[in-house]
Amino acid sequence: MLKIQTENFSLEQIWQSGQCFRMTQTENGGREAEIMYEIIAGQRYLEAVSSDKECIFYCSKEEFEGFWKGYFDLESNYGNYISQINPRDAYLCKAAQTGWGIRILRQDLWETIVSFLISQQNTIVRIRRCISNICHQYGEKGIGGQGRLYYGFPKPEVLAKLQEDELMACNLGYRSKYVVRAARSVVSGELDLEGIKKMPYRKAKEELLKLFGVGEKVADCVCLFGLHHLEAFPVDTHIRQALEKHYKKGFPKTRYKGMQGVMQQYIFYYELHGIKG
DNA sequence: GCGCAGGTAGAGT
DNA sequence: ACTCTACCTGCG
Repeated sequence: MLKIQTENFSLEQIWQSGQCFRMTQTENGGREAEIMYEIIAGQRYLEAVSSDKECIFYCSKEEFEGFWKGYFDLESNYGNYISQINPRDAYLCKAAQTGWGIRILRQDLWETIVSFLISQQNTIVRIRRCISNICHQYGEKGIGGQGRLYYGFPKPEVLAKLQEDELMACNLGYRSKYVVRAARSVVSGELDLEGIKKMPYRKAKEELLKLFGVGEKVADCVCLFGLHHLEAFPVDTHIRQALEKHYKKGFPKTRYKGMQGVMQQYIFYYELHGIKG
């Protein structure tokens, strides 16, 4: 096990920020102040317990250094991002202050594509359930820390074999065909995941937009959460409303060049979970 | 019962 | 280039 400083890292906020749908949150029996998390990334599994003071990762130092540290983007100093916020922008200051522990995770590209294909016209609760369903149905089994059984994320090869409407059984609704077709694109080589990882933001987004079911918003989410292009600024209904209310002249993307995605997450989180007056 | 939820494709001006 | 609508499904 391993202790993480929680002055600028919050699993709770990351969980609520809705960028990862494979974290589960549970109460910790008798201890009220502690919350347990299970995090599955690709085929990896992690248990963590967080309280006000600290966060404990139940993994070896090697696993932490080799994977989770990068996954949670713990090498980056988010204080640097926050310190660049225009002090006269009271709204963004408040949003960043509220989301002090958010990080842009470095999630698996394929997993992110599927997750955000499913996210459209959907609720976060239902997205979680959809992803859980397809993982239980088509993912590989693994054994976690204390012998806990878990399911990895289904590989493109597995999903590509399905009928286009077959994932409706996992409650994906009309998004079923989007996911199956995306899987086929990967298997056929039409969509080169490894190639996309090496591309700059613009080019990567352009490639992703070729997928059936991927539009501006989903492409930007994939760029931000699956490729760590921090200049991606996904605009959804919540962000649109916030922009209309607080940035009538448009969001100052130039000022936050190369880190607009981080600001987007602060705004998104604040709109959904912040206490607004 | 109706409208909406981290949108997008396709058809119509 | 824009605007309009259908779309699975579950929850208020």
